[in-house]
Amino acid sequence: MSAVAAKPYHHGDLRQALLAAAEAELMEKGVAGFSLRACARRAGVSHAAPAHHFGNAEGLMAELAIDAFGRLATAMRAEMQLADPGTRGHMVAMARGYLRFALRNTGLFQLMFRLQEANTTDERVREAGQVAFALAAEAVQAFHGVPDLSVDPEVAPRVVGLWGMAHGLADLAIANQFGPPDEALDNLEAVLDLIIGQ
Amino acid sequence: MSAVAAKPYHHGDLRQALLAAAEAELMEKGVAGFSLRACARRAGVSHAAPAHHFGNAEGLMAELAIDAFGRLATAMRAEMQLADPGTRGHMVAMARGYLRFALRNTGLFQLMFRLQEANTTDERVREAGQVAFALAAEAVQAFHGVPDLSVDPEVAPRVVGLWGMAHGLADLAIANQFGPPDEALDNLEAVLDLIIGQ
DNA sequence: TGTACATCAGTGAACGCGCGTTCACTGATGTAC
DNA sequence: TGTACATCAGTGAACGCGCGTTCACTGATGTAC
Repeated sequence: MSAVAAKPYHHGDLRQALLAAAEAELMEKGVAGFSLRACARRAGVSHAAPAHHFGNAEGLMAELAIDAFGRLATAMRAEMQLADPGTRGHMVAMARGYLRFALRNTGLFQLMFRLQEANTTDERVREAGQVAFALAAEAVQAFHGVPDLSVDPEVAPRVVGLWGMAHGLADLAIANQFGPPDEALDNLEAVLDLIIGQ
Repeated sequence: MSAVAAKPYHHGDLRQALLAAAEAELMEKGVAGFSLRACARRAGVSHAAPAHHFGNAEGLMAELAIDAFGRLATAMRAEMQLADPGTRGHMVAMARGYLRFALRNTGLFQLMFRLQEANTTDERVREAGQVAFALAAEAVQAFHGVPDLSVDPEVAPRVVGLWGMAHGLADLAIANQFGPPDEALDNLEAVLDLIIGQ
């Protein structure tokens, strides 16, 4: 029994540590440079260890994406609560929350939609991905004073259009189309204000 | 001298053949599965051959992207010429051209913007990437009856917003957010009509 | 409270994969004289 | 028109890389009795 505990054989909460490591990797190296081995390395563990918690690489990415969609929703809600439902400002706030999350978590944001694109077999991932549409729908429905999408056939297209704009601005900013992404945010928020806020 | 010419040692136009092979690879396997060796294989040539024409993998991708941005512009122009400049329909046509190109060339479309994201050192790629903004600006300026972006500070943001929407709808469709991408196109064109066409 | 034992969560070596790039080479082309 | 020679555009072998996954293993934990 040494006075200072040596590095224990068991990690304690490797699952969480791996998710955190994966996110840090995405921040630093982007989604293109993502690898399971690098996540394990960062978490200070052998590269075979993750298999015990996530099965395979896709399993880790799936858990990360599911959690991230939840956090996207939280970020959007936080903005939306600053405005009155039913106003243009409420819709702007929704889009702003989306955009901010995307530009502050670019690697993670890209991972989320690349898993959607890959059409993962994990139904939980697909379900989690619907949250952005749902919140956009909430804001647009409130603005049109309508309880759901079935009342007015023009509402659903407007939800799609609004989501599309927020998403496109995010994706283009990440692709350096508006200057360095971190500097582009202010300008893009002004764009949202002008176009959605009228 | 045989009656039927044997496969010649020199290809004839390997450069073009490799670009075509690369595009076919993108169609079939998507941008994630893209590799220089696969392109050479498809063109029926050793995997070292491309180096003589493009230097390295990035060189091939750059040429492909530059050409593709040109074709995107052509596709957008073709739609725009069906409508009168200065009308909402003209702006809708611009966005429609963008969206169609993206959904009919998904792998290529993704490659184009991933090169922009990677901030390639090839200035020609960056320049080529400005063509979509330029055409969007053309349509929006005409609608506002303004000769350039400097006249009205609200015009540039509207260009950005319009491009963002077209781009976001494309990216989300590719990510399976509106059902199978090839089936989503009709619906998304209706969205453009409703939102931009008023 | 102790002990036996099942289960869990790590290790590290190994496998096979496809990749981009380099290199010495060779076959083909075209140009100077 | 013929010939010498430089240049060009291919080949195929080789290198080294990092990856995901599998496997037998071992250390640690916790539970049944």
